[in-house]
Amino acid sequence: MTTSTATHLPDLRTACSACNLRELCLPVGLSSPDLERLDSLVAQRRQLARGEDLFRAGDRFTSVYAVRTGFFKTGLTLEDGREQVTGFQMTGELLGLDGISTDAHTVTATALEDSQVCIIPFDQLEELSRDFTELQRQFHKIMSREIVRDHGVMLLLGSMKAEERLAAFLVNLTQRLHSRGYSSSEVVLRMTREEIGSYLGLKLETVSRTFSRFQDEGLLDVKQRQIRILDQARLKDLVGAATPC
Amino acid sequence: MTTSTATHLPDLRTACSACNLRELCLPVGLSSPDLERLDSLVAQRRQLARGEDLFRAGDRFTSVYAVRTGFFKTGLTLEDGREQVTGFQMTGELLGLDGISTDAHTVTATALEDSQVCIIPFDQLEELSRDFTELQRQFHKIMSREIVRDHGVMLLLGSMKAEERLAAFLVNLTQRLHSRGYSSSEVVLRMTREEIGSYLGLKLETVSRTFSRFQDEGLLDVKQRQIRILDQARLKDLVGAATPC
DNA sequence: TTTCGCCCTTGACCGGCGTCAAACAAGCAG
DNA sequence: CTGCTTGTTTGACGCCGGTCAAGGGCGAAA
Repeated sequence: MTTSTATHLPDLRTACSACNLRELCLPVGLSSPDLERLDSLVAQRRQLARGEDLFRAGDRFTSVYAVRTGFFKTGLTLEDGREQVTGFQMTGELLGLDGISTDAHTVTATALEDSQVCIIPFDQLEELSRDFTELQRQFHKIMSREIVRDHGVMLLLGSMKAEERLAAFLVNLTQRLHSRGYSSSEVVLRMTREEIGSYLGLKLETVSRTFSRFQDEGLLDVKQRQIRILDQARLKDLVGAATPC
Repeated sequence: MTTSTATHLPDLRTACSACNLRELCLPVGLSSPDLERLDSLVAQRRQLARGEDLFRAGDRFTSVYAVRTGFFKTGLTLEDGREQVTGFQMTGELLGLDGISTDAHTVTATALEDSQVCIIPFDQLEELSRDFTELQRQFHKIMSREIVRDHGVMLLLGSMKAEERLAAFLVNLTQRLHSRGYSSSEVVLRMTREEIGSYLGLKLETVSRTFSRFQDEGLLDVKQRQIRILDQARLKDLVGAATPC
């Protein structure tokens, strides 16, 4: 969630083998000789300013993207103007997997802060994963993980109520931040109440009210987008009943 | 949606190359020499009685499954007993992709009628797809399609109201049946109102009431699980506004 | 055939969340 | 500093869909 300090030049790149995200990103589990083969794949970066789209629904699909720095949302706009946010992506997470199915992106990916992504040309990824078992396996796991994540969201939208949804959202967010070395009790939200609401199937007023209620109950300290979690245990309890067994 | 008439014996099998589902299933787009290589992969079948589980959440993942005949639901049960249905699968569709990510299934797949599946051992699928570009590409498309489908469900759950959800559900169901050669105006539902509700994020009473309202308005003819669509255009209009643009 | 159990329908009531509206906070341009 | 824009908070009110309850249909089993 830091602001990118990277350059625009594609040749001033850090190789996967030297990237500090390699434990979170596509290279997970690859041994170092293999890692160097990955380096040839990720030959380009792209810098995005806050608010800029990485790709839009309908764009031709050519590459998947790994978030190097920054924060993204994906979502789609309906004919009548409604927006549905399908996910928030942070450092080390992959964007664009939805495009494989029809060679066209089905969602729009927007940077919520100044960000940088690694561009991974998809046919090269497929080629490399053909004679590189570990990479193939890892890529399949990442796609599968996305499917499992989506099921989690379906669960959230289908059978949780407002408080549970927001609690689940916060717990998920802080867990992901924690595994990236950030505090798990302090978050600066990169998205608006409306975007949170769209993701959670709630209106922005409901999100705001629920934040306020959590604050009144001593669960959180909310100052605009500065969230401090005061009672992690009770927050997790709120989600608890809605956990798969 | 026909009842299976197949045998229990695994060696009385139809090869992919001779299967009438090859235009819907994993073999899509494969040329005939390639198709024969697939035959070696799909060496086993499994017959399931109505109500039987193909796999359960927590089971070790070894294979994906192609529905040959019958109809399935996938879903998970929460600690407090609530159930969330994540999808309904029919002929030619793949089951089990969620298991790749952690080598364990995360949902339970249950046959809603007597069914038969082709068992596709996953490491063999990965191996074959390594020196078989078309299969690799096709498999990736199938996984990606599942992600896109899930986004559609998120859209449905996140920003549609009861009538729109049920209409979207019916339109989707009949489209898939139509592409399999069945009537697109006549459906026999294989699932209960409760299962539909769980999938759509509604209570069974709401599903029932909405069916009745559609009937009153002349959209449908509903006799228990026998659904006849009387006004396809108006049904699609109900979903219309909630279509991505 | 009768009975049992499951599923579906329908009604009455109510509560959580959406809607509408107003005021406030924060960031930014001029 | 001033005024604008965008995002957030809070209140009042209403409705959609959840909850509780009763009754009916249909298939399976005896």
